[in-house]
Amino acid sequence: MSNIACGNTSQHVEKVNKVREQMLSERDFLFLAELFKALGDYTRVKILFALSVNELCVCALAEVLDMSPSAISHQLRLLRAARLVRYRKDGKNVYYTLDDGHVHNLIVQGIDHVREGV
Amino acid sequence: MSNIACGNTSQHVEKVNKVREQMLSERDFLFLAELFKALGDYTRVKILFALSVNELCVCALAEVLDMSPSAISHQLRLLRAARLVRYRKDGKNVYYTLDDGHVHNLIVQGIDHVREGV
DNA sequence: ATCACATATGAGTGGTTGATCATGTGAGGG
DNA sequence: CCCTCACATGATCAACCACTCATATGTGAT
Repeated sequence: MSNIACGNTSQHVEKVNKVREQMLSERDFLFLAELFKALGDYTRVKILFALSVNELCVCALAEVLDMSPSAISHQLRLLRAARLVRYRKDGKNVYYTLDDGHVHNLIVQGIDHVREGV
Repeated sequence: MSNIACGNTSQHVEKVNKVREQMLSERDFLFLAELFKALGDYTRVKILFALSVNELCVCALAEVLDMSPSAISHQLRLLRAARLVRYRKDGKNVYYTLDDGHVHNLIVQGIDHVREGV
């Protein structure tokens, strides 16, 4: 298991084992990373914030962000895959909303952190 | 400006303007994206979770994650830049902790979201 | 001083990603 | 029907990223 550790004092080993026990599964960490990765992009975070204000169709999002509908659509695809948004079709339009309250909370919490920075 | 919108109904324009008014500054969105980007990596989210359990030195993190100290150090550099961790030097070792409660809250909230996913 | 160890960092590299462009699909209107 | 509009998607490409390897710094023990 490659236990070449710094010092290898008993205190060190104890701490490492304590932390190891509490670690989540690989699967959980992967999902967690995917979630934050989906949030971790200038365009996508703007999309999500916009959707937290109001349900919007693709072209409205394109207008708000001043980007091409294609670029927006590509990002929405990722956000759908990460289950961060839902959509509803109405005629030619597709309206997107946030998937649930958690997403909004994450964004709000993120804003708090950013605002607090120094 | 490029106002070639879908339909251009008054309702559409109204919604777009309403959302536009509420949008944050470019700077805020950039910081927000940077924050989530820092969280959005398998290795880094594991590091942060481990630190939420206990203060740890670099080599202890390397052990817990079963990765090279160099790789860990590189990621810690990013986490420091994103103000997600603090460090304290003690002799040859450098001990890292989470920067504040917000980070832990974000992770917990993320876990909630992941666990709830259908 | 010298050496080992803990950590940091620069260069290099394969893999990932976010935009553009071109094209496809499908609903409505004339 | 055909055409337009809203949206989705595949291909492409430059930019970015996370690791490895080699090297640097700085501390403590001998």
